Amino acid sequence: MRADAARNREAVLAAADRLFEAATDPDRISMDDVAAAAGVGKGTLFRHFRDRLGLIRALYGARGEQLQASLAASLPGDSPADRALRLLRELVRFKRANRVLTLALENAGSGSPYRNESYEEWHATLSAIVSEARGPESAEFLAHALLAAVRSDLVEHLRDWPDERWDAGLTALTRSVLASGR
Amino acid sequence: MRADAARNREAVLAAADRLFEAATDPDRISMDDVAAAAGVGKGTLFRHFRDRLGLIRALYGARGEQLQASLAASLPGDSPADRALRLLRELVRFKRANRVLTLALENAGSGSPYRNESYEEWHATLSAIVSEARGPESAEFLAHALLAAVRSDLVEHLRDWPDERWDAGLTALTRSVLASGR
DNA sequence: ACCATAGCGGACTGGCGGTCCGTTTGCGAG
DNA sequence: CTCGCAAACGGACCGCCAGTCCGCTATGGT
Repeated sequence: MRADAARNREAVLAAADRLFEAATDPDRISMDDVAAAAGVGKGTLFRHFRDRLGLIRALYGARGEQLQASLAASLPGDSPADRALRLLRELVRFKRANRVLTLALENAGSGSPYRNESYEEWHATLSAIVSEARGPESAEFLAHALLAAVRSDLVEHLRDWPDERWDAGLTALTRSVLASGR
Repeated sequence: MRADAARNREAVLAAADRLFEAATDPDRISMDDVAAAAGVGKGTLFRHFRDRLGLIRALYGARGEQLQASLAASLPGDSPADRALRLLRELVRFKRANRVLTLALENAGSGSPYRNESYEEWHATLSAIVSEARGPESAEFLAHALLAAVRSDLVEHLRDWPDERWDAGLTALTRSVLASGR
């Protein structure tokens, strides 16, 4: 990788990160804006990231490492309900801390969050936990339902709920769903 | 209202309805397409419906009457859990029967389903039911969570699940969430 | 029959994501 | 140090779309 290429790539990531941090609506940030802010031509932008979604994913990738770490840390020990709760809590925390970016990611590329690689992972993990708690019956659907409860636009919609209210809600939800039923 | 205006309005609704019925991706249908299919100028389109979202809402309004009826019918009687289940089931049925339209509605106008009038209604209804079943604690959040589980793009994502699988999932979910807990 | 005016249509605008291609630049080979 | 060439660059350009504008048309009350 040529030196200038690497430098430009970083410049773009940094600029985009700044822009997404400052914005309130992800699709107010155009690719031209990013290119300009990075002091780089549009062609360069697309050469490095292929398209808008690619850029967003790259941004997310950087930030997401912390998330992955937190999530990994929340895996071991305790009851299924506790693990599920920690997972969801961590997701909400992350999405509240990275509002615009996660909104952008979940709405990008004509809309579906379900086309995201990481969704598959989380769903698999959660399915396993649900299945462990109450058997395989409907476990996959319940995992989808739990994840749907922390979708970024719902988080956005309830943006002025205090942490405790979120916590109470998530706790009630996971406890209910993971109770062995009957 | 002048006769030609009324006629054009109907023509547009009919054409748009046909197009959305046939499409697989809502935003492949442009306003120009609709105007052309209706044999009407673009100006007319915007005069009647103000903007894309307005058109989609109008379409939805027509179809939605059946939905409202089904939902109203599902209100009385039985346990909270049964009522909630019937509500969600009806929503899923409707969304599966009107895939593209509901997708369009929930993603229109930069994304949030939560800006829809009908969402407020359903959420209020469901909140009441949840509250009745297990008290007011977190009832609002749980209602959001239940509705999130039937969001149109999740329905779309699981489009090839058979009815029984959906049914099992919804049943498990509502039973769990509405169990009085403790 | 007349005509004020509600309604019409489609050319036009602005802004977007994405492409193309002539120019510049980094850098390994000689 | 120099040369050559591929890699990388940048910004003009394209096609598309939602939404606007305004000169024209047709309706329906008088």
